[in-house]
Amino acid sequence: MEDPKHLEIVTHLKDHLIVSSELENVVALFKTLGDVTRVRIILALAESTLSVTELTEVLDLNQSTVSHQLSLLKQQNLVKGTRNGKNIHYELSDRHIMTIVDQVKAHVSEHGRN
Amino acid sequence: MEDPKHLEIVTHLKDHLIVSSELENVVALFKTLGDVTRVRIILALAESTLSVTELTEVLDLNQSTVSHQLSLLKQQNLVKGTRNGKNIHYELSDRHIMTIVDQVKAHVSEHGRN
DNA sequence: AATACATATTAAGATATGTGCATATGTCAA
DNA sequence: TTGACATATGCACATATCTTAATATGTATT
Repeated sequence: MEDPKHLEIVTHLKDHLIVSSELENVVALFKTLGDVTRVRIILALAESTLSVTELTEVLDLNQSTVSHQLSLLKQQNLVKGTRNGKNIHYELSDRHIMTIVDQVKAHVSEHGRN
Repeated sequence: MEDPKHLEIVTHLKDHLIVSSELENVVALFKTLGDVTRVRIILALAESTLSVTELTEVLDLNQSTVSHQLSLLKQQNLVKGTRNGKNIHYELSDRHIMTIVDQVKAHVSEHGRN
């Protein structure tokens, strides 16, 4: 409290930091990206559109696991699938996501944890 | 498989998608940001440097909770604390984080979930 | 040294999450 | 319509995570 402005800032901070629904959405998106399987799926789809079976093979995962995680990724509008006969082609719904991932990559490498 | 290039891409994709330690670090960072309490702490610290007690009051949280989450945030180099007598002043260790948060905010609002 | 205040840590309980099995649903081809 | 393939879903289990209370540690003041 050496800075006289500090107390004032802190006093009013509580009112400004309302728990917005936006906060919930932001956190939900981060949470979705906070899983190795899901990020691997995203990175794979960043390379090429893939069906569930292809994802299963390429990432060496259970089909059920892939479907479950794709479902969560869809809920967050991170991927979208379009049916093509028996298969469903999944792709990133938005290139924006790769920007975010790259941003985080940059942060990680800046701190030399890899 | 209507595209002849597709099979080739998929075939070789498996080799390119190595589970790097970088992936683990990226995911760990996302996971850290995937919690309401931690993001609220980050948003508060984006406004002002704060002690643990101040964070506790401003965010209306248990002191123990704040300490626990600060500990996780420190592990990810998201915040740093410097002791000042009895208090420890916490601040964002890197403005970069706000860029990431803002980026995700943008993505979220683009998809009209708030 | 004793006390008070600030922060960290340990342990425990409640809840959430990821995975895989089994099965259901959807789609095409014969 | 039956069979084969592709994807989704319900369930159960194992594990991880978040929070809290209790306590320990660190720091300043007297």
